[in-house]
Amino acid sequence: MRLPWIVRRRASPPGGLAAAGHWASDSRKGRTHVKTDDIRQRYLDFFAGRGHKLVASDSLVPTNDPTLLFTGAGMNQFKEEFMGHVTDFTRATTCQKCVRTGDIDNVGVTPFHFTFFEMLGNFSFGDYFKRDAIRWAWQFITEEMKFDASRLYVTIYNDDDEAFDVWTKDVGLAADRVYRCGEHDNFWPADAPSLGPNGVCGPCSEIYVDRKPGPPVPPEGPSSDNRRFVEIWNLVFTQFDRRDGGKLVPLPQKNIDTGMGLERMAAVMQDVPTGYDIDLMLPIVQAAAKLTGQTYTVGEAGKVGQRLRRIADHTRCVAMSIADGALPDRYGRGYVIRRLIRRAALDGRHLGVAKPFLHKLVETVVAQMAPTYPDLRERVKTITSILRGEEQRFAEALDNSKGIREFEDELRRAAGGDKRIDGERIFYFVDTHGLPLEFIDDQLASEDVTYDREVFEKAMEARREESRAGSNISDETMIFKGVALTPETLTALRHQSLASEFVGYEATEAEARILALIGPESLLERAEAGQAVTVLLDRTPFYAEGGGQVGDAGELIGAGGLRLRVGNAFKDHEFHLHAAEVVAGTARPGAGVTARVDAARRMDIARNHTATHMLHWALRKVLGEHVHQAGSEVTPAQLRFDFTHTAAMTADELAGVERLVNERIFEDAAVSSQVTTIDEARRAGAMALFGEKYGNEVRMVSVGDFSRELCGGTHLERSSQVCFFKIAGEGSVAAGVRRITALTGRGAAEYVTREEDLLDQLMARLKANNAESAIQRVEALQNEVKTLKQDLHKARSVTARNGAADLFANVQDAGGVPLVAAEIPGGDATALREAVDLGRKKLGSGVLVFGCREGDKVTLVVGVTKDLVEKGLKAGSIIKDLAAVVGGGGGGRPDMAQAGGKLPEKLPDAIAQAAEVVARHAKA
RNA sequence: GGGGGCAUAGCUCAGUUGGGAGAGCGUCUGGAUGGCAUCCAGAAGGUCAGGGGUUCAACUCCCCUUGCCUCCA
Repeated sequence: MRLPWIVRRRASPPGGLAAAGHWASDSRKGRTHVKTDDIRQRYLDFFAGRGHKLVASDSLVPTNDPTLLFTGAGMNQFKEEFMGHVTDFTRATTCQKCVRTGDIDNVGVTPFHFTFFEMLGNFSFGDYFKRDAIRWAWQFITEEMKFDASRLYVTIYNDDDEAFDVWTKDVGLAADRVYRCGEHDNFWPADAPSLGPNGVCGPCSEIYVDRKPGPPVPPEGPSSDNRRFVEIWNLVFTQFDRRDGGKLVPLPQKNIDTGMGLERMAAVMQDVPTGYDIDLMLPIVQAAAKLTGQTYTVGEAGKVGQRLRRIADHTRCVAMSIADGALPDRYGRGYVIRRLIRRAALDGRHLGVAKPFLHKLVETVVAQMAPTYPDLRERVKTITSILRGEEQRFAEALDNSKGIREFEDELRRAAGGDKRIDGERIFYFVDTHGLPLEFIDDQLASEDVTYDREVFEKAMEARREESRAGSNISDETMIFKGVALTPETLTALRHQSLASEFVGYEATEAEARILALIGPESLLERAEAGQAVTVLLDRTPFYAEGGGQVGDAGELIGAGGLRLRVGNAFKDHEFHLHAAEVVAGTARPGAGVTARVDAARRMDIARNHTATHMLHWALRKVLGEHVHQAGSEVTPAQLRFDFTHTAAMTADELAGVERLVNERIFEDAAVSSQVTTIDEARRAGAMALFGEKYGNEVRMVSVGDFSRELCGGTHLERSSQVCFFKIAGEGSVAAGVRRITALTGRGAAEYVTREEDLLDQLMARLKANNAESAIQRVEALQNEVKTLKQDLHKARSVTARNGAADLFANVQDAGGVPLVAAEIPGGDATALREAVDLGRKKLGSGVLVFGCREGDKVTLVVGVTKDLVEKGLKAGSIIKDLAAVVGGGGGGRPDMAQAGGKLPEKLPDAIAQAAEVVARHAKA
């Protein structure tokens, strides 16, 4: 989905900030000192004063939308409202943290590209429309901000006369300041009428600031010169539903979605050349300059300025993202974070800093951002240590990895030769070893070596194509989660304004009524035995999958023998649904049922969930306060807990955690839940998942007086009900994240029994009475095996040498070549080789053929002295013929070959034939 | 989610059409030597990540698992 406030994709001019001269020296006078923080506050106040609900910024990590890597627009958190689902407000205003990496190459180069930025927005869901949206935007800029109206221009969509009228009549803007633009620039999503996609869309109107007033405005309008004009506000009027063929059908509910870029507005208000020179950003850029030994002057146009701005932007983005729970990783959003860190680190290298330094910027970033996002302060340590670790790893990759060594070899080769490296080879370094292309280019340039860029790009594109194709494969495991609601069924359900009440905290059984039966395509009037169906109830004790806890299973029993088996409960949009199968009878909407959760299963889940909270507490106690939850899965069978920690846990730490949890279980602490406000929960010291989005009311689950977490899951009543806690595994899931899997109750008991059984079997085989003596037995056995091996080896060498020594007296003549051929009883491959070595010395010149039997196998070794090898006699050829006799094959080097066979009784024959075979090969 | 790669001595790593498991550093022993990675000689140290397969023979080839690195979506 294209989002509003699309940053223009126009190529930036070389040198980027050509306008810097305007600000560089003289014209700072008349600059208004409005702080960025004030702009933010006054914006929110302005719209709150006009009936907008003030909503906090959503997390950068989208909680409810797995299709999005990061939150990239203020609208994202209002998808439900946007789709027409009624909530308790129809107007909202936010300052949204956003991350966008689509135009990452422009960051630092152009004045206003950021990977992280803040977007101020006001929204209307079926409430006010164009007139108020436009008037308020204008009022805010000209009256609230007191910005010079003569420097403002606006654009509208071609035939949006309604907007034109508002601008000219209501606002009173001169008609020649309103420019009509095409669907590419002034429609959302861009080009939607002609190219699609189908769905909600609408025209938009943008407000531009003329940063260098004077010359006439180009006839195409302000959007044609993005150096002179800055787009500061985009007003999107979603009023159509696009259908096939580009037909635009008016929507019954029209929405307003606006976005004002905070950094842009601040730059305009503070009259500075770039978004990096505003009061909020400049300290970060300057800190970056200081750490890299550079100086930064406002608007700095050169390469150094670009790098410093990029370092500042990327570091800020990374810090904010980590604070919201995204961690550097090899996949998904973690990969985006990693890439940002590496790009910034590379910039640092170019400025002469090879050591990790980005983490030293964190404090400055936090100092700037914490007044608005106070949670940051608690995370400074975590962010710093994660960032430092990641920088460290990158530095190692560039300084001493296998990839870099291979690359340097290749570079040396090319530098001393044809000055070229294969494009595929370059791709290999990037793809497999992660060497940054920019880094490679630099290295090559310094040695004057080139490569075929087209070949490289082709390989890269092919890989991209593969990835895209691979990632769209549908997930079969979704089936049992129930039928996802189609737009049609969703609309139908909403039309009836159906809702269900969750009563599962208090009970596992409830009398309920079937509100709707949902099939794959539409709502159903009935469902027969054997049919899978998704059920909506008016009230339900079934916990819906969420917060890492799996959904409940159970059954629905109705009159007339009606029985449905519920496999899972889940949420889709605002609906609490049950994935079920009719076992007997016929289900119909309106039918009364007894909804019964599988209580034993629910209990197992509760054990694991309560234990998860206790584990979290214990980990922080043992490892430190930097431990934060990074993911969790609670099923009846086990619990899985991911948390931030940089090193593998030691056996002692694991044992300590396990002991702490069990001690609390034995204490029989009370578990309670309490509905409260988020502020009160915080005051009580509750652990909240960072970035998790909560409404005003939150549920706080306490275990004794030690663990408090915001949690919607189902829990035990007393800690002792966990019965027993056992860690079953510890490992890593990503850099800086560890995962513990653990068991409780019967699972833990079964685990221990199983382990004990294994130990018993081990002890039985070792004839040991207890584990300690088993260990001693193993050690003794290992020593014994080692000694025996050595003795055997010695004995065999002696046998071989003695046996062979006798035989060296018996040198045959094989077509003029001296030959010793014999079986060495009790020998093995190593002994035979040693005999060959000995024979070579004794004979000086000749061929040696030795064989031995080991069980039902035969081993043959043939040695040829150097002088005969030079005459063309090959041990490998000789042994092939001999191996055939004993039913095997073999080969080896010209001077030494080895073969095996499966016919021990034929060994004497092979030895007997040796003379003939050698003679034949000697002739040839 | 789709690819590429790595795993060999305590550490860093080599091992090239499948056929004797190696080097440097470290450790230990013996000897020489006083000036800050001293020299010489010798030794110990390995389930070549784990499991399965192909083969007379697998560190080497194939498959699976685990851990780590990496590119892309």
